[in-house]
Amino acid sequence: MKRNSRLSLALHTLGHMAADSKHMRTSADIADHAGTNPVVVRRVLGKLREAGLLTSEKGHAGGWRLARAAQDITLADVYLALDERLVASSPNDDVPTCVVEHRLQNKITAVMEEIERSLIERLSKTNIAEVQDIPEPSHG
Amino acid sequence: MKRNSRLSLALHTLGHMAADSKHMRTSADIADHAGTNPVVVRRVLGKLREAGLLTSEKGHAGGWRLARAAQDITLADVYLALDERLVASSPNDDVPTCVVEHRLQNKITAVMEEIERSLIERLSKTNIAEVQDIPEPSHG
DNA sequence: TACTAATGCAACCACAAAAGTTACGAGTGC
DNA sequence: GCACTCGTAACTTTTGTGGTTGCATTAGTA
Repeated sequence: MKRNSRLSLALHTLGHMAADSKHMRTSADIADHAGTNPVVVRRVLGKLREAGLLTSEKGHAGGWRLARAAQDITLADVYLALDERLVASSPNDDVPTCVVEHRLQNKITAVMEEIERSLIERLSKTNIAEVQDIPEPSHG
Repeated sequence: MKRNSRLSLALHTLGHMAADSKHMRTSADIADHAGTNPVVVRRVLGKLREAGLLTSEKGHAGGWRLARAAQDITLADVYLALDERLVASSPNDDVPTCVVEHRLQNKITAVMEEIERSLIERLSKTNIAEVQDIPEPSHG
């Protein structure tokens, strides 16, 4: 599997849910569709639940559902929910030896944070309903 | 160390070089500054050389130098040189079982590619000279 | 109550990616 | 020839992550 399979799994699941938002899905069903394991699905979807994007219910008729309208869930919400930050600022965590290094590190951190802000801003312009653009309601 | 230590190492090194672009640096010096290993430095900087951002010279007075002006090296150049793609489109490489899945996968791929394009565009707006804004030429 | 089906979670294993390390060949200047 | 540097291959160690198993908990249903 690829590096950001979690993001991919999240988007696929949310895309499916957006297509039929009333339907309650179990982690086993989702795992089947994604070709993975129910526990892995619960791990990833658990993050989305913590972020308020999904709700889950235990018990006999339990499963997963969107916590709000698909139009109100943006890619930025998903990205932040998974808290996989694009930017890791410092190569070594110890304090830099020289002043130049110290200032350079601050500058690089500032620049990368700016980059990440603009990435998030771009992500916030696309929502889950746009990811899913299927006209037919029928599933296969 | 963090996940994207390569990007971080590249930016720190380029930042230093931009501050004093005539100075030839050895991988040992750079490794000392970065708190890592000369071979690791050569690995990462080798990618930047392949992309035409740096030049290296063997032998007694050898080392590394910027291949062109710091103003002409953007963060996009560095990002692309390291070819660590932000986006991995499909969670499983096999063909989707249902039509909905197939269309969803295509859509997600398209959206993520658009996101990456806009990220690269943003990165191309910042160059190495901007990363390094130290007025003093003295080193510590 | 008993049974079944679902999440929640912890503990592990397996695999892959990456850093770190060692070693050596090849070029370059003294 | 010697010292110094990059280039690269091979290996080890570390780390991240998916996968797996097991079990407690919750909820519906007979």
